[in-house]
Amino acid sequence: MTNNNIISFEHVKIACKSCTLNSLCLPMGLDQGDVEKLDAIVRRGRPAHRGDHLFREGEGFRSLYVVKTGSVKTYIPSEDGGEQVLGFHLPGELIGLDAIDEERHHCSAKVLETSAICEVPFKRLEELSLTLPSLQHQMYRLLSKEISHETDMLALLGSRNAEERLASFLVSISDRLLRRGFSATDFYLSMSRNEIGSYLGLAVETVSRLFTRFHDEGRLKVERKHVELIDLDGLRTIVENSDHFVNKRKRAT
Amino acid sequence: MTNNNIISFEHVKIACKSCTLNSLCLPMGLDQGDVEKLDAIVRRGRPAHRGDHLFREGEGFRSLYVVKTGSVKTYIPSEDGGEQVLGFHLPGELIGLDAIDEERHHCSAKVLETSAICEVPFKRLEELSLTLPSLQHQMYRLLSKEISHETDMLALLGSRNAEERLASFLVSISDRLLRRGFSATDFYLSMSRNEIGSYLGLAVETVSRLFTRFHDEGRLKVERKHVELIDLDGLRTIVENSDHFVNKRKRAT
DNA sequence: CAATTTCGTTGACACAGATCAACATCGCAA
DNA sequence: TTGCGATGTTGATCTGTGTCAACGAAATTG
Repeated sequence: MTNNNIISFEHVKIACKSCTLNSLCLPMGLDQGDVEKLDAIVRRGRPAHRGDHLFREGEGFRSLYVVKTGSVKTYIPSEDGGEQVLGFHLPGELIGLDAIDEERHHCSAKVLETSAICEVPFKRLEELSLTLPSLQHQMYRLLSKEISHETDMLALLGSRNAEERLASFLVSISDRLLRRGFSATDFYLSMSRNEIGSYLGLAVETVSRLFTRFHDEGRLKVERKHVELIDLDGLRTIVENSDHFVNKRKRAT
Repeated sequence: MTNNNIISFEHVKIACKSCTLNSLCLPMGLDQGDVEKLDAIVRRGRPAHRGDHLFREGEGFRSLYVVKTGSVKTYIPSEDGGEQVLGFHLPGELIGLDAIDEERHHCSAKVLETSAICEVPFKRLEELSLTLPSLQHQMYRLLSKEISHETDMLALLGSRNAEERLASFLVSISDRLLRRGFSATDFYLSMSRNEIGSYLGLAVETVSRLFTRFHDEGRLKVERKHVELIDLDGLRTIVENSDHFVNKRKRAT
């Protein structure tokens, strides 16, 4: 307890076993002793800052990363500086799973705000998961969950209009923040309108107009990054009632 | 060798170790003895027919499925008979990976043409993968590959126009058929225009018009399900040269 | 085999959302 | 403090693709 910086820095380096995220993250389902074995291979670095990269497209794959605090985006850059945003990652979420197959990163990961990140060397995680059945199981679950989540996004991009996309985005952020112990209705978005638009397959202007529309309809209050959801149920209704998939049939086949 | 039906039926029941797909499928990287252990848990059923379901949305998860011959689509049904197609699955591809996490299927899987399907009970596969490091590794790789593939689809749906989407679809089918030893330029599509449209986030009419346009431009010959790619390189160019991601920046940040 | 349904194609038209443009505001640097 | 690029908002306009409609051909049914 020499000074505040050191105290807060130590706080960031908290071990898995006392991390509040351990029910969302890799340690889920592991008993005390096993968590310690996992702890032994996890690297906890200095806080990362806005704009830092965890990895870039094309780099060799060595580690998975877990957001402990803050947020990260993954995206595919194009030569001319454009980019396609693939996802936003909140505390407890694993990043880099798509690189296991070819041992090469297919996208870049950039920190959106000051964040604490855990690095998990994959080779060692893989070895450990051979000896810890519940860790292997959790790995399968986390990989599967990622597939599920992307599947949901495919359905979103394949068959929903702009309003439904933004509503779905807000509800998703809200749900994920709530699970992590934050407010479900009052939060700061760490990503720009541009990034939201890219993620949702919409132009920036459309995103901006929709925020304004939702505001005018009394569904939320928004002032730049700060969002306060007033009618979360209404937003959920927009998401759920949108059953107008493109290809309807007279009868099920 | 009593009659032809029995011969061909036995042919379908070929073991993993002599299956031509084993370099794409679960056995990849396993040595002879390990493949036999895997063989012991794989179930090979009667041929499945067009319209058969491997599983339906909401059902409990027990097994993964692998296409041995033929093709399968996965999709999310909606009450009114509409559907969002999530993917088309060719020989060697695993189906059902999204269900591991919650032990429940989030989508339905329907056979598109007479197909041979291997069923792999997941519990037993998981147990086996604890004792066979290369099988565990292959599982991680296959799950990761699925994530990569869906990531590519997200980028496609998020930032490409109709022409690029159909070109990308045709190139993808072509590549995958080639890897499996089929012609890369001459094939039958087992899915309808409707299903292609749903998969690509386009209306049926748009898909139809694009086939006609590609035909008129001399890129391919098409007659209903039968497609002959004449200018595969041209189609690849359409896919690769489309760097007009929605959100461009003056400089990278 | 005719009857019926499904599927694919084509044309006319409409509209959601992209694009272009102008401007306000923010945040950072000097 | 001023300047300036990045970001966000709003309005006007354009356009790619969806929607609606009609029709022929193929597949399915009885």
